[in-house]
Amino acid sequence: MSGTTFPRLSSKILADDGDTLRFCSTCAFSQACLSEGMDKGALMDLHVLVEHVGPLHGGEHVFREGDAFEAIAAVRAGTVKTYVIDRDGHEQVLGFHLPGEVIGLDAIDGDRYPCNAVALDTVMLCRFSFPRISVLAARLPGLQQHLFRLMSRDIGRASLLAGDYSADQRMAAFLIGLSRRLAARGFSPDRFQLTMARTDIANYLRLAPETVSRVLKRFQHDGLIHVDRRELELLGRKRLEDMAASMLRQ
Amino acid sequence: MSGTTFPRLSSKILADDGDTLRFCSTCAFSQACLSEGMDKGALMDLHVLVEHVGPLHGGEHVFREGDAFEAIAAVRAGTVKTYVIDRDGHEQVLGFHLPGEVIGLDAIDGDRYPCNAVALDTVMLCRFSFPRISVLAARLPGLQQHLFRLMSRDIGRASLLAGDYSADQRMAAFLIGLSRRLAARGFSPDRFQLTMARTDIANYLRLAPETVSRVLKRFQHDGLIHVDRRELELLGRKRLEDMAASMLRQ
DNA sequence: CTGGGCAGTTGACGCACATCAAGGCATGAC
DNA sequence: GTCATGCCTTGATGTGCGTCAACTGCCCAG
Repeated sequence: MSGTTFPRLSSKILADDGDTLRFCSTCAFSQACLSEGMDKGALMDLHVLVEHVGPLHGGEHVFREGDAFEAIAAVRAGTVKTYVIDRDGHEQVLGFHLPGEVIGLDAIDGDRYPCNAVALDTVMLCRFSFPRISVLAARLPGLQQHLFRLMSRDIGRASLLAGDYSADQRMAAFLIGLSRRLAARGFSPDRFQLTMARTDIANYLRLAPETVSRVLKRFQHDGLIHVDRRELELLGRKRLEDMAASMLRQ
Repeated sequence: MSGTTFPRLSSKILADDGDTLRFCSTCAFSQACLSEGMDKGALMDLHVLVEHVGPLHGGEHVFREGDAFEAIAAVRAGTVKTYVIDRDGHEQVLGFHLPGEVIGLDAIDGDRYPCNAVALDTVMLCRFSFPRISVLAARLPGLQQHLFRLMSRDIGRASLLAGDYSADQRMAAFLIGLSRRLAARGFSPDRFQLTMARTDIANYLRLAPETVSRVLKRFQHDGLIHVDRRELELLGRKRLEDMAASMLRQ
């Protein structure tokens, strides 16, 4: 998955191929716009406000906490990690963002980014000026609705991690969640790379790195997965899903 | 605080008092609209789509998980608890919503409410048809922006609870958080009622009820608070804020 | 090849908090 | 009043996972 681009969709920029217009088809936004039957004028507007960024290499920041907020961004390729540093200097990982997912939505309230975003591998982005996309959203009901839905989804997602779940449940939910998100974007659901370090996973799941290590080892021993370094294969999807069920809600 | 209404603002419905129009002034929306210099026509539109609900009494539900989503709601008086029941039958409290706060934003993505909302005491609400408020938001940039901000804020808030904090930090953050939110709405920041049961607090903070009891007792012993039944007084705000600092971020 | 450095692993140990069990004290029915 | 009920508190005990410390193995420089 490292640095690969979106597998199923082409990524022409504002190309007219007969009946339908395509616009940066790897971005989540474009899909909403297309389904809305956007006219050429509107597409030109969207073209003006988008900015393709990258490639960013592992360790490079997309934005940092405190930076002035003026754009949200859709990940086109690679993985972006968002995190904060608390006043004791401890890092807290907020999330991992895969191709097709949007970062920066938590910055709209307040004029600065509330967290850091860093590339874990080679990352490509689409940046959308937020003031401009707001104006456009007022003209395009489908786009407005899409933005509302994106944000609504993130509200729910954040609560999931907050529950008091066991280390096993957390790890299972993490793996199944990754798998589903990758599958939704055309990657293999059963074999994928962990683009993040063990410490990042641990930090995200609020576990110690040692615990992550031990749980993965036990999962492998029980035939649920096969791990080698950062290569991961899901062998017992059903059992993992059962374990994760109460955390993933449904 | 039980069942009391918003203290500082009147709650006239669409009354013209000279220069400025008032519309359901206890709702968060109206404040955005007023500051936007909304014209009378727009106010009439907003009037049409709002519905005043209540009083609901403690234990009555505003909505239940799985109900068809068609409206968000602003709390006007009382406290609303949102929660889910996981597949093991365990309740998980997602939040407590005070006057001026909006519930239902997590339901926009998907056409059903993803959680339950129940009144903890006597509750008054303003319901806003979401399809209609979306249409209106397209005409009123200030309203659209306000909705974006409300949702953005909730995204950030949910991540706070997810950190791995001690029972003391959690409790301190809970008390300081409550105090600030009440203060922002004109209630006393140093003396207020805990409208929720200990088990609800425990559940929200992912602690056992016994732990909540013990922490509160110790806080009282250390002169940080005074608790009697559900009456609470903050005595050592500074020290509590220090304790909560890394959790409240800033 | 050799060595340094970092990510990951493994084991021994301790602690913060959950769990279990019992008891206190309001409130409301009658 | 008496009793029941639900909420809360208190104490005794257990345990999941964090912490500490040491080790392993991969990777890259030279």
